This record gives sequence, structure tokens and C-alpha cells, in this order.
Amino acid sequence: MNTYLTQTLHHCFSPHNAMLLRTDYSTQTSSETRHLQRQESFSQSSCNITNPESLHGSNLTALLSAADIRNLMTHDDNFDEIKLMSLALENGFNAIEVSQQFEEPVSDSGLSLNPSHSTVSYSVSSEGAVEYSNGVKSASLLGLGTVGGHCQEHPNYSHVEYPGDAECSRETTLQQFLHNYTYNQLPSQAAPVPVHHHQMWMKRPNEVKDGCYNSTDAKLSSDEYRAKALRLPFSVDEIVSMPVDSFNAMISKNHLTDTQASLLRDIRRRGKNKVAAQNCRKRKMNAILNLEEDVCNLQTQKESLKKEHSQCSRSISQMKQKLNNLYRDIFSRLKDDQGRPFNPCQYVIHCSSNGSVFVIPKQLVKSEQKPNNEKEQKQKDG
DNA sequence: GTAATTTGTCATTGT
DNA sequence: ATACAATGACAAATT
Repeated sequence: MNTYLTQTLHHCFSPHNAMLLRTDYSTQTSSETRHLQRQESFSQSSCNITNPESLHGSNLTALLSAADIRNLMTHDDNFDEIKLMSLALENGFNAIEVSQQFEEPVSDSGLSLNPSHSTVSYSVSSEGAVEYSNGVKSASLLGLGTVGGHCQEHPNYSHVEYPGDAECSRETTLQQFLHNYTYNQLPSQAAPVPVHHHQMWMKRPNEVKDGCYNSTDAKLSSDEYRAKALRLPFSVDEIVSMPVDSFNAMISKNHLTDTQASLLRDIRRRGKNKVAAQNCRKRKMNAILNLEEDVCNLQTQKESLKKEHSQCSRSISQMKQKLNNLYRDIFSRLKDDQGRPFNPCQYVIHCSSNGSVFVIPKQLVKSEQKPNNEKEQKQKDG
């Protein structure tokens, strides 16, 4: 019996179902136009306020054994949504007003406002407790917030019904229940969260698996989930990409609390930074690739210069060889006044700067060259 | 189980 | 003053 109920709850609140019904704005076009249109219809939209017909929380807790409750609760121990809920339910947060303002226009959701449509409701008490009701079977899950089964009376519920977005609301709401151990406590009463704020916000979608995580592989980022939980009228993509004027107008038109506006700005900032980081990494990779290409090109250039150098060296040595042969040939043909050949050990051919060619004794060349060599050496030392 | 890589986020700086 | 882009550093997720 208890197992059956647990399975039924899981089935009813299947994140996959919720995902299927999720409005996917990112696939649409002309997003800026939609921003404006949605802002208009958004501020004019309303939602049905119905009388709560849900069962009292103790009814459900009576049906569920402690083991079932533990089973439900051990699906995730994530604390992010505790923060989110306390954020959403903090002083000054008017759930009805925000829900009304944030309700999506029918045309965008693609779902009918027809009252006969399956609806899901949840009630928000002044103390932050939320009650779930699907219109047919309704169950307050208040008792789930406290493992001991303690249940508080909440006489002043604000009961809000969200037609059309039933699955998502159901899922969001249940997940909040399932994972918010302290949701019916005041923020100050909540157990201290042993995670640094920084780490908390850095939790990944996988960690936030109580977030809209469906049975397939599709999943929402933590910001998408936050936006969804606060019933923001725009997708994260739109919040990020809309012009700053539209963004500011959205905040001011909808009379958001400071915390909500701050959350929206955070979502926008994080989204923009995410894109910036991606671009930055792309640029970095491109820069690295370009540098590697440069290195490759320079290595190729170096190799070709090496080849050229050795080619030049070879041709120089060939020319030297030819010059040497020519010198010897000419020298062997030269005769002195008596018709005798010059001794190559004693004489050399000397070319002067004015183009004249002489055969002179080697000592003479050496004595002429010495002073110049000394001068050059002195210049180098100096 | 570990190392390397990828990704999201924050903090900071510059535009 | 404000919004935003760029980027280093960090932590968590993924491979």
C-alpha cells in the first residue's frame, strides 16, 4: 500500500512529464519582440484563485510510513532549494502577486486556460509551508518537512492555482517538499547549511538533481530551475539575452522584491558570464592553435633557411675552389724578367684597389696587412 | 580509483 | 555610474 502510494507519487510528479510540458522559449525566434509582448501580457495576466480543497497534511503522513518518508526524502539531500524556498518565501514575498505577475500567457505556454483542464494547486502559508493539490487527489505534504511527523496548523493559506503548467508545478512543488527538510521552519530556524554560499551556488545540475531532471537525459541548469521555481516569465536564455532596457523594465513593471530582482540579475550575470567564459575559452584555444600554427610555420621556415644556408655554403666552397684553381693556373703561367716561373711559396698575385694586378713577394703583403690587422683588433677590443 | 579535461561560477579589471 | 566583456582562479562534473 505504502509502496504503491510512493510509486504513484513518483509517477504523478515525473520530471519527464514536466519537461515535456515545459515551455521552451529558446527555440523561438524574434525573442526581443516576444520580450515586449510578454511583458505586456504578463502584467495584465491573472491566475485563478481557488479555494483549497486539499487534504490536511496529517492525512498524508498518516498514510505514509516513516520508511516511505525516508525513502522519498533520501532521493536527494540538496540544500539549494532550501535556500530557494526560503528566498521565495521570505518576508515581503507575495506568492499570489508574484504568481499572478509571473503567470505565462496562454499563447506562449501552448496550454489552455480551460478550467476543465487538469490543474494543480499549491498553497503557501504565511510561514512558508506549501500545500500541494492536484484537484482530484490532494495532499498536504506539510508533514514531510519534519521527519518526526510533526504537523503544524496553517490557517491562513494563500491558495494559488496554476492552470496549464500543472506538471511543472507539481514537480517543482514536490521536489521542494522532498528536499526541503526545513521548509516549514522560519529561515532563522533552519538547520545551518554546511556548505559555503559560493559552493552552494556552484552546485551543478546533476547535484541539483531534485531540479527539473527527467527520465531522459534532458535537464535544467540550476539557474533554469531557479527561474522556474520563482515562476519567472522568461527563460534563462531570454533573461540573459534580452536588452538591458527590457530587462530593467521587466523588473520594475513586475514589482519584484529586492531579493527576486537580485536573483534575476544574478541569473542574467551568470548567463552572460557563462557565454563570456565559453567565448574566452574559444579565443584562448584559437590563440593557442594560431601560436601552434606559427610555431609550425616558423619551423618550416627555419628548415628552408637551413637548406638555403647549406646550399650557399656549398656554392661558396665551389666558388672558392674554382677561384683557387684559377689562381694556380694564372700563377703557373706568370714568368719573371728572365722567363722563369714564380715560386708560389715566395710570391703572390696582388690586386690593388685601383684594379692593377701585381706579383709581389709574400713578406710585402704580410707587412702591408699587419698594420691593418692590428687596427682592426684594437677596434674590436676597444 | 586516479588523472586529465571540461564546464560553470566568482572576483577582478578594463572598456 | 552602470552594464558588460574578458580573463584568471577555483571547484565540481565528466571523461
